[in-house]
Amino acid sequence: MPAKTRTNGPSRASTDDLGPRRAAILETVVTEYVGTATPVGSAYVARAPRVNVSSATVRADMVALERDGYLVQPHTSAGRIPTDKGYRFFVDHLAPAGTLGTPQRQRVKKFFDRVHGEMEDMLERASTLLAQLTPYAAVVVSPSHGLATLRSVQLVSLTPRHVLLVVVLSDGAVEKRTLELTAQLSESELASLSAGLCQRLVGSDLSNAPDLVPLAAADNPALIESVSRALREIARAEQGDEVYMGGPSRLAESFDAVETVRSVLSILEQQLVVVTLLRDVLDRGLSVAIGTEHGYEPLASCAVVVAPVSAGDNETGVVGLLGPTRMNYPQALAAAHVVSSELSERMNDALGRRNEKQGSGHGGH
Amino acid sequence: MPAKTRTNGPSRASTDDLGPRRAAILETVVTEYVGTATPVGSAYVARAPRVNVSSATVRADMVALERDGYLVQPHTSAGRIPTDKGYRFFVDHLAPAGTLGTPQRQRVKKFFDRVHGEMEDMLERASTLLAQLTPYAAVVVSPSHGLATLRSVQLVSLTPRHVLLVVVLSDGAVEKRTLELTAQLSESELASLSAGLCQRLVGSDLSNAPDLVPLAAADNPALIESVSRALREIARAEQGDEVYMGGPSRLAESFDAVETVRSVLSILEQQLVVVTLLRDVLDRGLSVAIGTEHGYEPLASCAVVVAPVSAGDNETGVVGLLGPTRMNYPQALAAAHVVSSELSERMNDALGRRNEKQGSGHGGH
DNA sequence: AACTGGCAGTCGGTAGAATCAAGTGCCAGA
DNA sequence: TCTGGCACTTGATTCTACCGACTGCCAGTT
Repeated sequence: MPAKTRTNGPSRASTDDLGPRRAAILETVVTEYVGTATPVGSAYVARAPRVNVSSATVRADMVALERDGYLVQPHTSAGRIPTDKGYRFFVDHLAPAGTLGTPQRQRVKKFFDRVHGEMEDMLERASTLLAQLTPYAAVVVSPSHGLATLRSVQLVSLTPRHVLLVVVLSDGAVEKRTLELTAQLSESELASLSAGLCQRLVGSDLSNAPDLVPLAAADNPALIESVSRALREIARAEQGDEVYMGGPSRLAESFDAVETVRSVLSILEQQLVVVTLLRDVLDRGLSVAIGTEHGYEPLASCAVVVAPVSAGDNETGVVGLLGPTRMNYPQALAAAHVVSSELSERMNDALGRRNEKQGSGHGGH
Repeated sequence: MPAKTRTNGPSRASTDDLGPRRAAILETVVTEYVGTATPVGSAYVARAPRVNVSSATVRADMVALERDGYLVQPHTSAGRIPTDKGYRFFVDHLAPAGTLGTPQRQRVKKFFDRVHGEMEDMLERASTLLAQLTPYAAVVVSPSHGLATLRSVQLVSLTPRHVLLVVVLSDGAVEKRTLELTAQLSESELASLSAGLCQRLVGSDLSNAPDLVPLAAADNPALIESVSRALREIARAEQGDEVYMGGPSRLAESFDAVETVRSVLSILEQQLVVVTLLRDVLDRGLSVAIGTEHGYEPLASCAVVVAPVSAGDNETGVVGLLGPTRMNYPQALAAAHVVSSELSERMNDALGRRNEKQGSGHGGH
């Protein structure tokens, strides 16, 4: 029973404006090309169960698909390969609901059953996990601490001439700065100073706290000044996101030109670029950016899959996968989504609980 | 009947037992091959100023050098390339005192003039610097905190059900663990507990401190127990070295087989392996390990250059460079040494001062 | 004895021709 | 509208011949 032409009704909602057969042809080309990296010919496509026509008909459709920009031939008399537009149509309309294989699913489960320890550690290891789930490079960007408030400010003497400023934020992040002393300070002086700072600063927002400091009560304006400076610096640093990279070596599997590998790797080393790119894609509401869609020239031969990690409040992190445009999108999407949602969950019940269901005591908003 | 041509006088102390001319030939072959990656022929060597003989004579010496294992021919009628043994002789006896080019020298100076902030940050950025000074991948391993004592132990409330344990070590390192509470705890209870822990633990060695804890004075044995467990965990974690990697993409320049690139990169991702390797090389008193010398099969086509970073006490860190055996050893050695000694210096006067010259006030130790 | 110039010989690399195979576009016919 | 058939295009592959870069050897020179 052939799933005939358009007259037969919308046999797939996914066909949009290509017609069901051309969509099926495109799908076949994409999946095959992703698997083999070899241009796909009409004969192979005709053999596919979903396409029940002869190779000649497939050829006719292929010229149409090529005319419309979904496919290209590397050269006359080779098979077709998808264009960026072709991949785009595939992910938008054809990609099967991504399901991870069961072994991989188990791996994820095992991983998240066993995670323990601090968030940084979890993110770091999650990036490795993600790279193992797919043959692509994985990136995990931690949520920024935008709305965090100060939970503790402490001065610890290190040497007679150095003290360490240790700051704890409400989301569990800890920052430190070494401060140099001009004059010696006794332990008790330090302790009272520490306590004073704590009392004054705890609970306030990191970003505007520093302004309050300079009006010092006690004895050591120089130290107060450097604490203030350090706090400002920390506030700035905490804006910046931490980046964890997993399995960049996987990229060497995807590209065969060593020059491409090198250039992509060197881009990955510039963390700022990567973060900006991922955030940008996410902000545009996409979960996939293919080829030039992300607008970053040097990565035109790459595709990016992203998924948000939401940590209770509205500041979100990102998990991303970077591979060639010839990427297994269903697999990548599935992996990214599983990891991102698991991460979100862990992060929420690690410390976000107060904002959510529980709402114990503190009303606020 | 080997031709002991030493009659010519010991024109170079560096010739050891090869004779001055053969040494010069080997040197020429190494430097040329490192630069061009192309087998070096007798004609080229004969043209070198240090070798004042005809190409025929060079050829004769080359057969000897090949017989003794310093050179090989990729195939008959190609030029020669050095063996690992050849490189070894080169670095042991022939390598010119490594001098960085002045632009690079300035870069180092600028870098270390401007460093600020915490040690982790400095090491991280130093690894990038090192990778920029050479075309090889750089690795920086931080000194382990073996002898550090506790300087501060603090509990900070995070949510009604979570507290954060923050530990400061005498070398400025800060560690944290999130602890889950079974029963709620007031701020003041926390504060007194915190103070109690501090008083009991500060000054003691991290590694044997945990045993002391369980005998709790106050009210919350469960919490005390989890603090104790966390401290043990931290003690374990602090043994492990942190690794910073710079410019792994540089490796893609060195090897032309993409498969080699991939395998080397994937090894670099296993930080433990890398650290072990570097530490091992350093422990054997070497500063260079070529090819199979380091005994790690998968990196047989690579060479490693290491230099110690000594941080006051006897626990040392490592800086290392990883490249192909066809490596510019003088350059790599110079770069590694400059960076390692600069790092040592910074780390010493950042906090090691008390052990060294100054010894201010506090006698004892 | 140590070195040199000359020369025959050995291979790898490259250019060109011939062949192969994959795959297309088109067309006449169902 | 689809299909089978067919001529055609074109990148890969193989083969051959050839060139060039070396070497190893040897007879001659210093």
